[in-house]
Amino acid sequence: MPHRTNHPLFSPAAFELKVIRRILSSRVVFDMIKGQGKLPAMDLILEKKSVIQILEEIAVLLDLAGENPFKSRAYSNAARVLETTGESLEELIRSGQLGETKGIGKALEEKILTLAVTGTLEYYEKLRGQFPPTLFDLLKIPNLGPKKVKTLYSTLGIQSLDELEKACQARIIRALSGFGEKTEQRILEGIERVRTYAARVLLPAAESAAQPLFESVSSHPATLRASLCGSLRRRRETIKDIDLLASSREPGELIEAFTGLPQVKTITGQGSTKASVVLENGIASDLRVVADDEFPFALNYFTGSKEHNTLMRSRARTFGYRLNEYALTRENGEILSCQNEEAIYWALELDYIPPELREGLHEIGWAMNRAVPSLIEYGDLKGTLHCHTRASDGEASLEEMAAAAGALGYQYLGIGDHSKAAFYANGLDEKRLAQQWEEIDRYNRQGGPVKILKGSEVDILRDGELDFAEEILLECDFAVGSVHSQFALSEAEMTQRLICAIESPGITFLGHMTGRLLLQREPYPVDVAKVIDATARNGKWIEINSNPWRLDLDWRACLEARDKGVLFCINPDAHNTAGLADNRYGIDVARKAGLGREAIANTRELNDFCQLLKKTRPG
DNA sequence: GCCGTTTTCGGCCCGACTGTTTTCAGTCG
Ligand SMILES: Nc1nc2c(ncn2[C@H]2C[C@H](O)[C@@H](COP(=O)(O)OP(=O)(O)OP(=O)(O)O)O2)c(=O)[nH]1
Ligand SMILES: [Mg+2]
Ligand SMILES: [Mg+2]
Ligand SMILES: [Zn+2]
Repeated sequence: MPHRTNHPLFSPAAFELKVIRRILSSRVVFDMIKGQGKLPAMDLILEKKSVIQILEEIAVLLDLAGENPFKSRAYSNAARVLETTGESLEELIRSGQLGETKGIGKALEEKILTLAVTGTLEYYEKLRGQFPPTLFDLLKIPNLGPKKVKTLYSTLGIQSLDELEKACQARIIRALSGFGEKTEQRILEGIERVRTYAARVLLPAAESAAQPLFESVSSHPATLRASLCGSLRRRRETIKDIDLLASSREPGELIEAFTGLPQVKTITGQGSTKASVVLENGIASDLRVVADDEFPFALNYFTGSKEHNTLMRSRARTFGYRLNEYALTRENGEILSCQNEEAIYWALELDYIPPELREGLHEIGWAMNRAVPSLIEYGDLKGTLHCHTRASDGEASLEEMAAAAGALGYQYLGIGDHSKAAFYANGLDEKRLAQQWEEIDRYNRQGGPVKILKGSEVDILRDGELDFAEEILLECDFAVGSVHSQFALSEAEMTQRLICAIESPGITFLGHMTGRLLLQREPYPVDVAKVIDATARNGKWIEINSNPWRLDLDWRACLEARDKGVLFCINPDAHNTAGLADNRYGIDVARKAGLGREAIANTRELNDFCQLLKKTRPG
């Protein structure tokens, strides 16, 4: 166990009695402390991410063990709640909020606490001992759930994909009760799929694959209405499959046409109301078909999320109703007719909830209290910052970028090329930056479609110092501080590094605050809540980086930052003219975070925007 | 394991498709 005698959280002086009692209530920690006879120096051994992972793992292990599914759900739910909480685990524990959090009761509070402080949990270790970790790979195979995996393991000792594949080929799976010849075949196909294709794709990739499918379905003569649903309609950052809904008088005909589309490689399921396929590009797609008067209910169901649906259906129950994808029904069988989705929410005494907010987080509470935020819309942006040109690693000239921004209807465009430390990106030194300013001055004097604002994406060095002197940054209209190297710091170091940067007078906001690359690279360890607090204290902004690989700051964290009075700025981080259009994904993020026009700085007209920029500077 | 406009026990969303089944469990949406 690492020793850190002067850690602020665990130095005895800083300990509130309440906190000590909370920690002592944990059995393992209690024994440990008793054994030492005094309060030991402690640090949180597990970071939040690891605790979340373990909770999710416990949920799966409980399923495998055949435990009460609601218990498993409680663990999944707790993991989800922790994940969407912006506050650090340390702060949750210190403030005593952990046990107060909805979905975390006495038992889970104690388990989380024990995990965080000791790095281990007997309950977890015992469960884990029952099943080899490779069983988790088997669960990724379509149509293989906990029951079947457990059977395979306990009767045949099958632990891995390879072993399962061999067993299928040897035709010994079919001997098990509940398994047969077709199951063997399906498993083999499933293994192939898991090995070949990614489980999720980025939003834009799903969007472009969805477009032609949607066209085909909606233009089919048997189709009355059609919509994209699921995570695509909710504008999630990554997508598992393309969910399509249609209404029709001839569902069979439409489903047949869908499965026969040229993009379809394999049909993984087909019935009288829906079909599932895998496309040539490896992306899966589900089509659901209902009668036209059922369309609003089906749209609501198929848009989800699952968690939102569960909450909606529970709420319907409290009115004595039953809600499914076909109708809203009273106990006596009477049907409450709804012409559109809005009417469903109203029937449940809720305000309408836009799809982006339907994640089963706070939205039902907001809708009950008439407090659903009004969201920023596509077209609300009046300009944008943080764009690159050929001067560093961009592909377009200043003029080309400006023309493209003008074509989007923008009034201003902020150039933030890399600084000299980013040598791999041809970062600008002081001299080249000055040359770029001259070029910008010339452009602005001549007058183009947009006003170009002078900026820099200045590297944040290891210690939080910046790659340009403060005077230079203050001469810019804005400055983005970004981490592009030295990712492998501790959470405390990285947090301090970012706070140091955001406290610099010249910095406007941090670029892509957590450094994640979706489906590719985890964020570097950083206490986002602390950085956001520092951002608020210093009157700075938060960047919503619209690059689809980044979408950073994440919408969940933006949602948490909503009440802290911080302004956001949606920027494309564009490296070519086409990249400017990525701001639409940044707007998706803002909408998912419940942000309105007023919270986004670059919804302001040029003059107001420049005034706001000045306010991020001292004096 | 959580939780309370039915409150501290007894619920926890509801339905489609598949394969193996002789009436339904498992998985998925
Ligand atoms: N009522 C109910 N609806 C569900 C359940 N599972 C899924 N749905 C609905 C809501 C989902 O948004 C919709 C599509 O399911 P998907 O599995 O495709 O999930 P979704 O699109 O939300 O996310 P993903 O595909 O993973 O990116 O079906 C469930 O267990 N109960
Ligand atoms: Mg989906
Ligand atoms: Mg789906
Ligand atoms: Zn960058």
